[in-house]
Amino acid sequence: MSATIKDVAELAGCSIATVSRYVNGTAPLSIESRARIELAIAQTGYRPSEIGRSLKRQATRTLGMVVPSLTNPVFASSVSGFQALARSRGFNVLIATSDYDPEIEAAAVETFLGQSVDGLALTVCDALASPALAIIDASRKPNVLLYNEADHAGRTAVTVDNVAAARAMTELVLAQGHRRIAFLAGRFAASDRSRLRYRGFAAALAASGLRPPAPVELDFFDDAPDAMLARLIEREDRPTALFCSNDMLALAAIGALKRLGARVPEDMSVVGFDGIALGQMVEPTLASVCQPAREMGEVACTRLLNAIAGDMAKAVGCLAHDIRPGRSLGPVPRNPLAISIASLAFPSHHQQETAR
Amino acid sequence: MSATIKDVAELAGCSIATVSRYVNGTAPLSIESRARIELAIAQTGYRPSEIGRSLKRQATRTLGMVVPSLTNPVFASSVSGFQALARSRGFNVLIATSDYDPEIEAAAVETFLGQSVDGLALTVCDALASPALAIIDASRKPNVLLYNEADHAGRTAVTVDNVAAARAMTELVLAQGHRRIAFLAGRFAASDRSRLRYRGFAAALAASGLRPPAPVELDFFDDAPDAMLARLIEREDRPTALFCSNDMLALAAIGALKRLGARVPEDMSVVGFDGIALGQMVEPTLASVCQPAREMGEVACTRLLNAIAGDMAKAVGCLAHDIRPGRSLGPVPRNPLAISIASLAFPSHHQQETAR
DNA sequence: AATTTTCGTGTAAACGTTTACATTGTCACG
DNA sequence: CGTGACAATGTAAACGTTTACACGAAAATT
Repeated sequence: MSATIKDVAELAGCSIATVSRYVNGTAPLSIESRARIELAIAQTGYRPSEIGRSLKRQATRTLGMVVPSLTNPVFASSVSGFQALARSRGFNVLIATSDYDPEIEAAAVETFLGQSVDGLALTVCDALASPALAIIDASRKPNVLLYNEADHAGRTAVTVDNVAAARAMTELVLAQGHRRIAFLAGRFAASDRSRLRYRGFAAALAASGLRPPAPVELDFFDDAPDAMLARLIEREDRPTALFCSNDMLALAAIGALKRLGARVPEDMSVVGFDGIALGQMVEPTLASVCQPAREMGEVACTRLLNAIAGDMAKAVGCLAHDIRPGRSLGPVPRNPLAISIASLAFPSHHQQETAR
Repeated sequence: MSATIKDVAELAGCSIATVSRYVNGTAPLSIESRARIELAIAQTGYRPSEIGRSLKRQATRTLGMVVPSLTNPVFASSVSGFQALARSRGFNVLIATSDYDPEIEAAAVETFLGQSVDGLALTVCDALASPALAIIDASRKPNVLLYNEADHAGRTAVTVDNVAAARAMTELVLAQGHRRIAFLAGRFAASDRSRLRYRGFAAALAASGLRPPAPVELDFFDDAPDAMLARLIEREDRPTALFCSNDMLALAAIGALKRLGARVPEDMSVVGFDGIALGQMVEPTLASVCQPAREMGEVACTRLLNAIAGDMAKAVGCLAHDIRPGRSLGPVPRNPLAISIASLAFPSHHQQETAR
């Protein structure tokens, strides 16, 4: 179909070795050869086949990346950063989304290994029990974890200290006088980050002499949040603040609360984790633990490329997070929240009157 | 490094052809051979090299995708849909982001062609003047446009009718009594979608006997929106509604307006385009033209795979859009907007008192 | 019993590169 | 003028597959 090096050589009247040398600049060529080859390439529209090269070189200059989802900006940003850096170093990136399913993670890794990627970056559900990681380890491919914390020394990971960050954020909430704080998790079972953050949350509460409540699992993107939050706030001992294990969840929660007639932060404070850009655009602005998502992707890529280059120095240590204040976190309300009961009986997607 | 078919054949005591036949199930094998090969594969951890296969088959089962950015959910969603469908059909996806730069688009296409992708899906800046498309056309690779409208028959494109959709949305704004409506574009020069939407916008205004104002270009994600919007609303003949050429821009605009002390929609209505999920989570909910982003990615993938399979039927026609009402669009305000001048002099990221 | 079919397997050629090695010629140096 | 160095190029062997062709043996058909 497309022209090969052989076609070019034939047209230029030389051997394919000469063409190869021209293309790669690996040997001096005579002026005439050079000119004839240039012409032949132009005429044929020849483009070297990376697959032929890969076969010969035993390296593809391609990296694989597995993330839970692309629609969560925190992952999209890191992919974007990873990708940009890889490209600047001449590497391509294959991307797979796992939808928080360890089986799909493993399948994606299998595929990538079949594609002979030179290295892999992954955000897995659970770094402590991951079939995907087992496969990678068996294959000895260079790899780096992103957002997950390393399960053992010797594994490279790029992440913030989830426990410490969640603890610090929780302390900020406590400092506002809140004593009943709920922990909302997207898919607690399917995310070790959620669990680590819960640990930090629980530690902060315990340090203040409070008994940490069990995490509330909440699948967003269906209308479950409304029903779930309704149940949460109709109780007499309702929380006055919500710690959401990520920002998307926090935004969904805020939306649901508003539909239920609760004001944020006057009736209920909400904080998140991730620090996605949209958190700063909405009103109230979202208090959150900011992770440098794009930079994390870049760092992951850098470390992966180092590992591929044979640099055995496993860079270790967490990246710095940043507690970002926002209007969604306010002081604990003095008066009990009066809920618009109608909205609980008939959850609606339209805005309710604000409770007074 | 990793085991090859030759290693397996040696260990199993047969020829590589037999192993290949076992792996692909392309011929009946004796029980004994089968058993010995299975064992050998298990022992070596053999995994067929897709690159060897690709070379032989002259097909990679890999698709390339070029999008402006991954951090805009509308693209992330379509990539996600595209990707999922591709995977279900046994295809991998290489992704490149162009950051709205036609040169990068072209470079990405070059790279993908070098990688021998079987087909390409692209969202380009300007389908009417795209070096990337020129390269693809010269290469005769199957391809499909996503979000761009086709520049000529014979090119496959998956998009909504931007002009009609923008016009319908504008009519909705007009129906609320607005007469001074500004058109905000992200990077007008770098997006043919913006320009098409502007045409629809202008057509609706003209049909109502109004002279459409020139589009206002606005680079979001720096603090320019505040300054720009400040200039826009401090004028005596300030608009009462903003038509934003996409939702991210609309959200940024709403955030800026709030910081400037203007209420949405009481003082200023804002509508967007894309229908990203976040628009429904924020308060006020964002009125927008909803494009089925994920589905569009899936459709693009389907059509691309059809084209690769040699199905010449160029599916034609736009996908249906959906005008989604939202609280951000309200009736035209009766009273002139009183702006908090302090906020104009010292743009701040903190919430201002709401103007009365 | 002779012929044909089917089964199971091997041989070797391709696919598009890179590169070690070989070959030729030219030039410089002694 | 012989010797070596170097420049420019060609030859051919890999890299890991798939697959057309070939072949012997066994089974099925005449």
